[in-house]
Amino acid sequence: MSNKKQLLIDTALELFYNKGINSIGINEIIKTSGVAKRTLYTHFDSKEALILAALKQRHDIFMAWLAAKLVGAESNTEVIDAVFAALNGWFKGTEKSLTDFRGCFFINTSAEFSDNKCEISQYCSYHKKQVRELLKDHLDAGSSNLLDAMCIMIEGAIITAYMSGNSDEVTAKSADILKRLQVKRQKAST
Amino acid sequence: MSNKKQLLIDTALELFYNKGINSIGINEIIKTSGVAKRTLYTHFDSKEALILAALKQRHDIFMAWLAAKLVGAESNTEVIDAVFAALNGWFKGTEKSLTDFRGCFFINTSAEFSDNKCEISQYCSYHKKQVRELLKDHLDAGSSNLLDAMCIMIEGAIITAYMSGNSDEVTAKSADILKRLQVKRQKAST
DNA sequence: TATAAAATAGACAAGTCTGTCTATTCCTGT
DNA sequence: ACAGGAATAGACAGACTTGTCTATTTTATA
Repeated sequence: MSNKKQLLIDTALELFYNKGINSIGINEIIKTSGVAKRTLYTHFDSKEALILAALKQRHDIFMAWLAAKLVGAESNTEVIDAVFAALNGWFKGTEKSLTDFRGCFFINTSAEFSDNKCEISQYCSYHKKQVRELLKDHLDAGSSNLLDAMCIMIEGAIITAYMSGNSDEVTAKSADILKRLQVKRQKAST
Repeated sequence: MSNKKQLLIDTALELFYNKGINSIGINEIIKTSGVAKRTLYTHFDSKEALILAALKQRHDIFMAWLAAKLVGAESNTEVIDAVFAALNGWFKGTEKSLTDFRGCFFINTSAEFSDNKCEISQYCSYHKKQVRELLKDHLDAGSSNLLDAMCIMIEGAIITAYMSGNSDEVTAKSADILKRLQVKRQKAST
């Protein structure tokens, strides 16, 4: 991939994530990146193509980040702790690879594109499915209820942290709730 | 309040909620409502003022709807059931006063306005706080952990239902999780 | 060193946006 | 009946949008 193409994707992701896709025009992206408009349209057919490339880039970064956080988490409880400790770092802006927290790029983008059949919205849903798959691979077999609960809690934690701003409390409580379920479900299944 | 002013608010809310605020221009609102542009600017100083009026209208409708759903719910368990049965109706589009489900207007709007100090973002946070207060009033005294958990689960359920589309499953699981906590906490506090 | 690909600046088209303005008509209360 | 406020249609300003185009320069490779 060309240097310029990657620079455009990086710039677009940063601006789109921080300011919202509809608030950022092509002209701002080329001005910030210092790349000529003609070059942008050589590499991308349209703004939509650039948006999709930025979403993919964020997806790759996010998945790599989350996968790294899950290394070594071998029990359900360890996964819960690892996930919400990681989220807390994200919310507080201390996770360098994710940059400053401005909510979930995929949730935000879904909110901006109302047609949920369009490729952009579909990609946002795809991202959420992939996160779920990654978590599933780290939980004990047969933990589907915990997986469902964890996915719901993660979305709730992201929104609550973004709109209320109390990261520590939200992540601690979310992890606590899931661990309580975990204990109960182990008892019940015995 | 003038007929026209209310008509403008109703039209703006419908269009903003369904298509996103940045995707809807003033011209579309006046065309849909059949109101002259001059009239709009007589009643509202700017598009932002109209957005705030639409947010307030949605807030009032939503709070009245939720409050009605909570009438008669006197135990924590009844509140949990009432809330998630109500959410399920919302997600499925059977709650007439809320119109077809397109996610939470306040979450979506927060996603579109990146400056979280601006009046619009502040109002979205305010809405979430008010929902929390309403729920608090219906839960038993001293249920603050349940209240926190419920608020997180509600946000998670909204996002999950919107992005994945499986309303029944999400609401059933969310309610189930909270009820399990409830049982546990009652035991612990005895 | 020659050649082809890549990138450049920026004018331009055609459309959108918010908000202002004029000039006219409608409606309501006294 | 009449005055004053409310609403009307729509032109207009000025700024912005995405995307195209030309003409030139840089860069990399053979």
